[in-house]
Amino acid sequence: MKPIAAHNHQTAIRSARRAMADYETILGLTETFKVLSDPTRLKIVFALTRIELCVIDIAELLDVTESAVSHQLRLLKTLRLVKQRKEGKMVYYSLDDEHIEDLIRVATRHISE
Amino acid sequence: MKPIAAHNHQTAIRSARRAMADYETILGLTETFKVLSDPTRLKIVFALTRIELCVIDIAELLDVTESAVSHQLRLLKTLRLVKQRKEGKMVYYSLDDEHIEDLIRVATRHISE
DNA sequence: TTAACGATTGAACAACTGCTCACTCATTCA
DNA sequence: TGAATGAGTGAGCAGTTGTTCAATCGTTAA
Repeated sequence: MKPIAAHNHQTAIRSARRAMADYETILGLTETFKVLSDPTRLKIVFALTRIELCVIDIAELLDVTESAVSHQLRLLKTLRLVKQRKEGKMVYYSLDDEHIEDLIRVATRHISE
Repeated sequence: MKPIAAHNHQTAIRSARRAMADYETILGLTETFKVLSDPTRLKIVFALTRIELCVIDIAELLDVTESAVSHQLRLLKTLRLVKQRKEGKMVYYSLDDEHIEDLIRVATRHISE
Protein backbone atom coordinates (compact mmCIF):
# COMPACT_ATOMS: atom_id res chain seq x y z
CA MET A 1 0.00 0.00 0.00
CA LYS A 2 1.68 3.14 -1.24
CA PRO A 3 1.55 6.04 1.17
CA ILE A 4 0.19 9.29 -0.16
CA ALA A 5 1.71 12.65 0.65
CA ALA A 6 -0.12 14.82 3.11
CA HIS A 7 0.19 18.52 2.54
CA ASN A 8 -2.23 19.31 5.31
CA HIS A 9 -1.49 18.36 8.92
CA GLN A 10 -5.03 17.72 9.97
CA THR A 11 -5.78 15.55 6.97
CA ALA A 12 -2.61 13.55 7.60
CA ILE A 13 -3.33 13.09 11.27
CA ARG A 14 -6.90 11.98 10.66
CA SER A 15 -5.84 9.52 7.98
CA ALA A 16 -3.09 8.06 10.16
CA ARG A 17 -5.38 7.89 13.15
CA ARG A 18 -7.80 5.71 11.22
CA ALA A 19 -4.96 3.30 10.44
CA MET A 20 -3.97 2.96 14.10
CA ALA A 21 -4.99 -0.08 16.07
CA ASP A 22 -6.47 0.25 19.53
CA TYR A 23 -4.01 0.29 22.40
CA GLU A 24 -4.84 -3.20 23.57
CA THR A 25 -4.05 -4.63 20.15
CA ILE A 26 -0.84 -2.61 20.03
CA LEU A 27 0.22 -4.04 23.38
CA GLY A 28 -0.64 -7.57 22.32
CA LEU A 29 1.40 -7.23 19.17
CA THR A 30 4.41 -5.76 20.96
CA GLU A 31 4.31 -8.63 23.45
CA THR A 32 4.35 -11.15 20.63
CA PHE A 33 7.23 -9.43 18.89
CA LYS A 34 9.10 -8.94 22.16
CA VAL A 35 9.02 -12.61 23.01
CA LEU A 36 10.72 -13.35 19.68
CA SER A 37 13.27 -10.57 20.07
CA ASP A 38 15.73 -12.46 22.27
CA PRO A 39 18.31 -14.80 20.72
CA THR A 40 17.88 -17.48 23.37
CA ARG A 41 14.12 -17.56 22.99
CA LEU A 42 14.26 -17.48 19.21
CA LYS A 43 16.75 -20.34 19.20
CA ILE A 44 14.40 -22.32 21.40
CA VAL A 45 11.60 -21.72 18.93
CA PHE A 46 13.82 -22.79 16.04
CA ALA A 47 14.84 -25.92 17.89
CA LEU A 48 11.21 -26.82 18.54
CA THR A 49 10.29 -26.34 14.90
CA ARG A 50 10.70 -29.97 13.99
CA ILE A 51 10.84 -31.95 17.19
CA GLU A 52 9.71 -31.75 20.77
CA LEU A 53 12.46 -31.42 23.33
CA CYS A 54 12.93 -31.53 27.08
CA VAL A 55 14.67 -28.80 29.05
CA ILE A 56 18.01 -30.59 29.22
CA ASP A 57 18.04 -31.17 25.47
CA ILE A 58 17.41 -27.51 24.80
CA ALA A 59 20.03 -26.43 27.33
CA GLU A 60 22.62 -28.71 25.75
CA LEU A 61 21.69 -27.61 22.24
CA LEU A 62 21.94 -23.89 23.00
CA ASP A 63 24.80 -24.26 25.48
CA VAL A 64 23.03 -22.40 28.29
CA THR A 65 22.00 -23.50 31.77
CA GLU A 66 18.80 -25.42 32.38
CA SER A 67 17.68 -22.62 34.64
CA ALA A 68 17.94 -20.01 31.92
CA VAL A 69 16.04 -22.27 29.53
CA SER A 70 13.35 -22.91 32.12
CA HIS A 71 12.89 -19.19 32.71
CA GLN A 72 12.51 -18.50 29.02
CA LEU A 73 10.21 -21.46 28.46
CA ARG A 74 7.88 -20.12 31.09
CA LEU A 75 7.67 -16.86 29.17
CA LEU A 76 7.13 -18.67 25.88
CA LYS A 77 4.41 -20.72 27.55
CA THR A 78 2.70 -17.67 29.01
CA LEU A 79 2.61 -16.05 25.59
CA ARG A 80 1.26 -19.34 24.18
CA LEU A 81 4.12 -19.92 21.80
CA VAL A 82 4.99 -23.32 23.25
CA LYS A 83 3.06 -26.02 25.04
CA GLN A 84 4.29 -28.75 27.34
CA ARG A 85 3.64 -32.44 27.78
CA LYS A 86 4.72 -34.18 30.94
CA GLU A 87 6.05 -37.73 30.88
CA GLY A 88 7.40 -38.94 34.18
CA LYS A 89 9.91 -36.43 35.39
CA MET A 90 10.58 -35.16 31.90
CA VAL A 91 8.67 -32.24 30.41
CA TYR A 92 8.55 -32.15 26.63
CA TYR A 93 8.05 -28.81 24.93
CA SER A 94 6.78 -28.14 21.43
CA LEU A 95 5.44 -25.21 19.43
CA ASP A 96 1.85 -24.32 20.24
CA ASP A 97 1.03 -22.28 17.18
CA GLU A 98 1.79 -22.50 13.49
CA HIS A 99 1.55 -18.72 13.14
CA ILE A 100 4.95 -18.42 14.77
CA GLU A 101 6.65 -20.19 11.90
CA ASP A 102 4.85 -17.87 9.50
CA LEU A 103 6.17 -14.91 11.47
CA ILE A 104 9.71 -16.19 11.22
CA ARG A 105 9.28 -16.84 7.51
CA VAL A 106 8.09 -13.30 6.80
CA ALA A 107 10.79 -11.77 8.99
CA THR A 108 13.43 -13.84 7.23
CA ARG A 109 12.21 -12.47 3.93
CA HIS A 110 12.59 -8.97 5.33
CA ILE A 111 16.18 -9.31 6.49
CA SER A 112 17.31 -11.10 3.33
CA GLU A 113 15.94 -8.61 0.86
CA MET B 1 4.59 -28.95 10.91
CA LYS B 2 3.83 -31.43 13.68
CA PRO B 3 6.75 -32.11 16.00
CA ILE B 4 7.69 -35.71 16.53
CA ALA B 5 8.57 -37.14 19.90
CA ALA B 6 12.21 -37.82 20.63
CA HIS B 7 12.88 -40.71 22.94
CA ASN B 8 16.58 -40.46 22.38
CA HIS B 9 18.56 -37.40 23.36
CA GLN B 10 21.12 -37.51 20.61
CA THR B 11 18.52 -38.03 17.90
CA ALA B 12 16.52 -35.12 19.25
CA ILE B 13 19.51 -32.84 19.48
CA ARG B 14 20.67 -33.65 15.97
CA SER B 15 17.22 -33.10 14.52
CA ALA B 16 16.77 -29.80 16.33
CA ARG B 17 20.24 -28.65 15.37
CA ARG B 18 19.40 -29.09 11.71
CA ALA B 19 16.37 -26.85 12.15
CA MET B 20 18.39 -24.07 13.74
CA ALA B 21 19.40 -21.05 11.72
CA ASP B 22 22.96 -19.74 11.84
CA TYR B 23 23.69 -17.20 14.54
CA GLU B 24 23.82 -14.26 12.15
CA THR B 25 20.33 -15.00 10.90
CA ILE B 26 19.12 -15.42 14.46
CA LEU B 27 20.51 -12.01 15.37
CA GLY B 28 18.99 -10.39 12.29
CA LEU B 29 15.59 -11.84 13.12
CA THR B 30 15.72 -10.77 16.76
CA GLU B 31 16.64 -7.24 15.68
CA THR B 32 13.65 -7.10 13.39
CA PHE B 33 11.31 -8.39 16.08
CA LYS B 34 12.86 -6.13 18.69
CA VAL B 35 12.25 -3.00 16.68
CA LEU B 36 8.56 -3.88 16.54
CA SER B 37 8.35 -4.77 20.21
CA ASP B 38 7.95 -1.25 21.55
CA PRO B 39 4.50 0.40 21.62
CA THR B 40 5.79 3.79 20.48
CA ARG B 41 7.61 2.32 17.51
CA LEU B 42 4.74 0.03 16.56
CA LYS B 43 2.33 2.97 16.70
CA ILE B 44 4.62 4.90 14.39
CA VAL B 45 4.60 1.99 11.95
CA PHE B 46 0.81 1.81 12.13
CA ALA B 47 0.51 5.54 11.53
CA LEU B 48 2.75 5.29 8.47
CA THR B 49 0.73 2.43 7.03
CA ARG B 50 -1.47 4.66 4.88
CA ILE B 51 0.19 8.04 4.69
CA GLU B 52 3.58 9.65 4.99
CA LEU B 53 4.04 11.91 8.00
CA CYS B 54 6.55 14.39 9.36
CA VAL B 55 7.99 14.21 12.87
CA ILE B 56 5.60 16.78 14.32
CA ASP B 57 2.57 14.98 12.92
CA ILE B 58 3.69 11.71 14.46
CA ALA B 59 4.48 13.37 17.79
CA GLU B 60 1.02 14.98 17.90
CA LEU B 61 -0.68 11.76 16.84
CA LEU B 62 1.01 9.62 19.49
CA ASP B 63 1.09 12.37 22.12
CA VAL B 64 4.83 12.09 22.75
CA THR B 65 7.66 14.59 22.34
CA GLU B 66 9.27 15.22 18.98
CA SER B 67 12.56 14.16 20.48
CA ALA B 68 11.27 10.75 21.45
CA VAL B 69 9.81 10.29 17.98
CA SER B 70 13.06 11.37 16.36
CA HIS B 71 15.05 8.88 18.42
CA GLN B 72 12.74 6.04 17.46
CA LEU B 73 12.61 7.04 13.81
CA ARG B 74 16.36 6.83 13.65
CA LEU B 75 16.18 3.26 14.89
CA LEU B 76 13.40 2.41 12.45
CA LYS B 77 15.46 3.94 9.66
CA THR B 78 18.59 2.01 10.67
CA LEU B 79 16.65 -1.23 10.58
CA ARG B 80 15.22 -0.17 7.18
CA LEU B 81 11.61 -0.19 8.28
CA VAL B 82 11.02 3.42 7.29
CA LYS B 83 12.51 5.76 4.74
CA GLN B 84 12.59 9.53 4.65
CA ARG B 85 11.99 12.21 2.08
CA LYS B 86 13.16 15.74 2.74
CA GLU B 87 11.13 18.71 1.58
CA GLY B 88 12.43 22.02 2.82
CA LYS B 89 12.81 21.80 6.53
CA MET B 90 10.23 19.07 6.79
CA VAL B 91 11.18 15.40 6.68
CA TYR B 92 8.46 13.04 5.58
CA TYR B 93 8.64 9.44 6.73
CA SER B 94 6.98 6.42 5.19
CA LEU B 95 7.26 2.65 5.39
CA ASP B 96 10.22 1.23 3.50
CA ASP B 97 9.12 -2.36 3.20
CA GLU B 98 5.84 -4.12 2.56
CA HIS B 99 7.02 -7.14 4.58
CA ILE B 100 6.41 -5.17 7.76
CA GLU B 101 2.68 -5.03 7.13
CA ASP B 102 2.73 -8.77 6.49
CA LEU B 103 4.48 -9.26 9.82
CA ILE B 104 1.81 -7.25 11.61
CA ARG B 105 -0.93 -9.16 9.83
CA VAL B 106 0.45 -12.56 10.86
CA ALA B 107 1.08 -11.41 14.43
CA THR B 108 -2.45 -10.05 14.65
CA ARG B 109 -3.74 -13.46 13.60
CA HIS B 110 -1.67 -15.01 16.38
CA ILE B 111 -2.98 -12.82 19.20
CA SER B 112 -6.60 -13.04 18.06
CA GLU B 113 -6.75 -16.82 17.82
C1' DT C 1 12.81 -44.15 52.62
C1' DT C 2 16.66 -42.16 50.48
C1' DA C 3 19.42 -40.63 46.58
C1' DA C 4 19.45 -39.01 42.02
C1' DC C 5 17.69 -36.40 38.40
C1' DG C 6 14.76 -33.26 35.62
C1' DA C 7 12.53 -29.12 36.17
C1' DT C 8 11.16 -24.88 38.46
C1' DT C 9 11.52 -20.77 41.23
C1' DG C 10 12.93 -16.20 43.50
C1' DA C 11 16.40 -12.92 44.57
C1' DA C 12 20.10 -10.28 42.96
C1' DC C 13 22.93 -8.16 39.63
C1' DA C 14 24.72 -6.32 35.33
C1' DA C 15 23.36 -4.80 30.89
C1' DC C 16 20.08 -2.64 28.10
C1' DT C 17 16.18 0.47 26.74
C1' DG C 18 13.28 4.48 26.07
C1' DC C 19 12.42 8.81 27.68
C1' DT C 20 13.59 13.65 29.06
C1' DC C 21 16.26 17.67 28.85
C1' DA C 22 19.21 20.86 26.88
C1' DC C 23 21.49 21.88 22.97
C1' DT C 24 22.63 22.10 18.08
C1' DC C 25 21.79 21.83 12.99
C1' DA C 26 19.26 23.12 8.77
C1' DT C 27 16.00 25.70 6.38
C1' DT C 28 12.67 29.36 5.73
C1' DC C 29 10.99 33.90 6.05
C1' DA C 30 10.59 38.58 7.82
C1' DT D 1 21.14 38.92 8.71
C1' DG D 2 18.45 37.29 12.58
C1' DA D 3 14.39 34.96 14.37
C1' DA D 4 11.51 31.09 14.03
C1' DT D 5 10.60 26.40 13.11
C1' DG D 6 11.27 21.40 12.11
C1' DA D 7 14.45 17.93 13.02
C1' DG D 8 18.39 15.54 15.12
C1' DT D 9 21.69 14.52 18.92
C1' DG D 10 24.15 13.11 23.39
C1' DA D 11 24.14 12.55 28.29
C1' DG D 12 21.76 10.95 32.09
C1' DC D 13 18.19 8.54 34.52
C1' DA D 14 14.55 5.26 35.77
C1' DG D 15 12.56 1.11 34.49
C1' DT D 16 13.09 -3.35 32.33
C1' DT D 17 15.38 -7.66 30.99
C1' DG D 18 18.21 -11.96 30.91
C1' DT D 19 21.31 -14.49 33.40
C1' DT D 20 23.33 -16.67 37.50
C1' DC D 21 23.09 -18.82 41.87
C1' DA D 22 21.09 -21.32 45.44
C1' DA D 23 17.27 -23.55 46.87
C1' DT D 24 13.13 -26.35 46.24
C1' DC D 25 9.58 -29.45 44.05
C1' DG D 26 8.20 -33.83 41.75
C1' DT D 27 9.22 -38.27 40.01
C1' DT D 28 11.92 -42.46 39.57
C1' DA D 29 14.88 -46.12 40.99
C1' DA D 30 17.79 -48.29 44.41
